[in-house]
Amino acid sequence: MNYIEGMKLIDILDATDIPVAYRISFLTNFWREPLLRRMERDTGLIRPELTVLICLSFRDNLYARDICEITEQPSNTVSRAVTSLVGKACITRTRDTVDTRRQVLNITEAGRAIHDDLMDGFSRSEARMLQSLTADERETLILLLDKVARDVNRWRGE
Amino acid sequence: MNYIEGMKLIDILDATDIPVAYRISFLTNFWREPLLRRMERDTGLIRPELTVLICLSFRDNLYARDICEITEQPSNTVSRAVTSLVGKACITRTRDTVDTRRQVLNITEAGRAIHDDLMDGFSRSEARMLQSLTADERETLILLLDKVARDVNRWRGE
DNA sequence: GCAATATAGTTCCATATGGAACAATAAAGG
DNA sequence: CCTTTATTGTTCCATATGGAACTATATTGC
Repeated sequence: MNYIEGMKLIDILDATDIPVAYRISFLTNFWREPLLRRMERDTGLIRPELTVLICLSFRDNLYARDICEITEQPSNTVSRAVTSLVGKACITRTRDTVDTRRQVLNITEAGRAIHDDLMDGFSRSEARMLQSLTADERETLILLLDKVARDVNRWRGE
Repeated sequence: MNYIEGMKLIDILDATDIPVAYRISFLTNFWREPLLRRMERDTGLIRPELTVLICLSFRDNLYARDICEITEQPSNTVSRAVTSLVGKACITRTRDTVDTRRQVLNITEAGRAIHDDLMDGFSRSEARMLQSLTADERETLILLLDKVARDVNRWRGE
């Protein structure tokens, strides 16, 4: 019907001047975004809430400020997520006795269950996405991405 | 000062169950997002507008509907971007004579200049990000990401 | 100890963006 | 033809999210 029927974003992959960035953006747009949208729809959790859950699943007794620094998210975003997660009984928030500005955050059992469930789904989804790679290729991909990611302090910010 | 001072999102890289997705998200959050935010600040262009510009830099005479299909963005988002870009004289929009519902879109010289400029900046930024990889490693990374991206129709949607 | 400064967290506001309903037009079916 | 259905693009609305101002508390310098 349409004379450009064949064209897809895929076709730009070959021609772009930013091959890596374009592919990463592609996977973000077509894989991560739909997955997160489904999470939002199914669980009512939004992205910053997931971020906070992930941080607290790795570390106990964090302050909101810590999470801001770890994730480099603005403090209002983290604040909102924390308040919402407390309301959902996914985390606890208790005022610090020594510095009463601060509030100690911890994940609850319910919160961890939700977190683990989500991660499980993501993990299966990732496995599905990577099915066309061999185990070696997957390992190489992770290694290369790792190299770039760990170099963040050199390339970040200007 | 803070007893978790060392912890960063980086530390989760080792432990996560979704190693590829996590690294891709990491690069998206720490590289693409700041870059796009700077673009928004510097040029006044927003993301869907960039998307439309990219499509029209690759193909002439597209309809908004085509761009929706190519990018899988909702029609209202594309519609807004198109209207805005027309206002900025970056693209032209002329009603199709045979189907008056449709409007033929084309990039202008000014639009192409802006597009090329942006891509140039992105390209230099990507080069900087990938500096720690050898040429071979870069090639491998692109190849592997490509393999996954081109497999989109298998893993997409559930 | 007190004033000046820094920090934690919140609230206010502006905006980007997706979903759904809608208007205008075209295509299909009898 | 005329009705029914499909399609294009827009508008309306709800919400996610970042920037900046603000409050409360703590720290620093004198």
